[in-house]
Amino acid sequence: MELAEIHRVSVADQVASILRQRILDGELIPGTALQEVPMAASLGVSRNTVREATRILSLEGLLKRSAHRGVTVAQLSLEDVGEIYRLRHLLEIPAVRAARMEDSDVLAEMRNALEGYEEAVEGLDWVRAVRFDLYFHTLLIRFHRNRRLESFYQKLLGELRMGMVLVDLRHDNPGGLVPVHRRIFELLTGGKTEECASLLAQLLRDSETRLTAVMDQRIARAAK
Amino acid sequence: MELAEIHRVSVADQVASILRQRILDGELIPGTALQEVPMAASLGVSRNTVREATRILSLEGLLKRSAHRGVTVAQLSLEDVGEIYRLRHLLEIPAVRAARMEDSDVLAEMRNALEGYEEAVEGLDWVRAVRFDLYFHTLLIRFHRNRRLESFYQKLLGELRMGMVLVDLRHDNPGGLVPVHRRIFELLTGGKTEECASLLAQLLRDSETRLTAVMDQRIARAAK
DNA sequence: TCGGAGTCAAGTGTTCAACAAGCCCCATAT
DNA sequence: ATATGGGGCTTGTTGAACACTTGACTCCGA
Repeated sequence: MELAEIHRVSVADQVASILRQRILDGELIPGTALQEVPMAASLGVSRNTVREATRILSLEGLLKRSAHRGVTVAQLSLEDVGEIYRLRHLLEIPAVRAARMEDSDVLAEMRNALEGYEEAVEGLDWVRAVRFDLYFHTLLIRFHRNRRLESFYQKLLGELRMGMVLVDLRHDNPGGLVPVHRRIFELLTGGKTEECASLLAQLLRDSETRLTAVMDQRIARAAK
Repeated sequence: MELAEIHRVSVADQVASILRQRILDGELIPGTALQEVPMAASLGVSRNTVREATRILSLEGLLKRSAHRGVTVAQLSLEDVGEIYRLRHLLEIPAVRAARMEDSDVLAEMRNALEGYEEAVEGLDWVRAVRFDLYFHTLLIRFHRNRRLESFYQKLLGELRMGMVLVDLRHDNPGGLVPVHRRIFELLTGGKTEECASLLAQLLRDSETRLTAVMDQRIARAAK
């Protein structure tokens, strides 16, 4: 028997992962200020290590650093959301067009994502649902077979997910999107790429509209 | 009189910039090992600061870190080059299609880049020529009006530029590409976007072929 | 001669403590 | 109420120390 894995990940990377997860799961709300000393103490690592971790996350766009003012959890503006959605169109639509028969591995993974999505929605686990939703889209990008693009895309969806945790999911839940995703998956396996592309485009438009509306509302409430 | 600028840039960022420039200008060739202590000493900063800088550059893809083995200047493989060129197609072609009349600011900047390119070629300053060449393409991306995309693209071209410094520019100089770039610019200002797109596609194909050939040759020579 | 085990120096990973520098808040004066 | 000027708190950076890996080197036996 062999050791499961060698934990050769640096502490700084581990700290970054922990913070990343807390941010993406909505545990740390955008705008929250993070102080180095308390964090280092609570995580049991040194200040320097925390600094390295925040450096990583700020380059990923999840944290925002201002000199001598500390780091805060990044906050998406409406412009940011628009920018990200334009990129999603630019990248996802050509992705489904690039889908081929040889991509059965990706399709299999998509089926898993879809099932996880459905289960999460049934279990009312919205955080998990969002995660599977976005994972599904990451898999679309995989049709490009391009690691750089995929990691860029994950960064984008990470930023977006951070914005989505603001949505009050009890009233505006994402469960309604399950059938659309299933349909997209079916069109993809059926080779109907054009039809799939247009359905996907519509999904993206709707999704942007919905998120923008929520954010608008929240901004208005905050300005009150 | 006012102070030129407020140096509100952290030391780590400055170190990162210095290293970035050295790498992109070919001063540090791919594969070179960088040791923390000597670097810190020669730059007059602490080891921690150097570490932050290398962390930044490794996230940009310019340096490669392996645990306990130090950092080296990243080396592009043929797969990497192929990956990057597929992204260039994916992003640059839609960019010229997205070009509008309102983008006169970008066009003006492109004219500057073109002139800088021509001057550099005339002056036989190949490093500068490559820089202006790639800057021209960055400006194409600007038609998307998307900051995230632009910074991603600059990262990509940075990696590519690192591969291009290997090319022996005395025998395989990029001066021949000036007319093509000029033509692309003219087609763009003339609003002939489709013609421009196909010319650009061809430029990208040729450019990839050329770089791949040089790298192949170099790999073969290294294996000898 | 070859190969493997043990040894060791060099370099990275991480921590800790200290100080410098900038920002924010608040008390004070006009 | 608006400036002004501390003063405390937090970040930025340094330097030194120690733990842990790695890779090379040596030594020994087959």
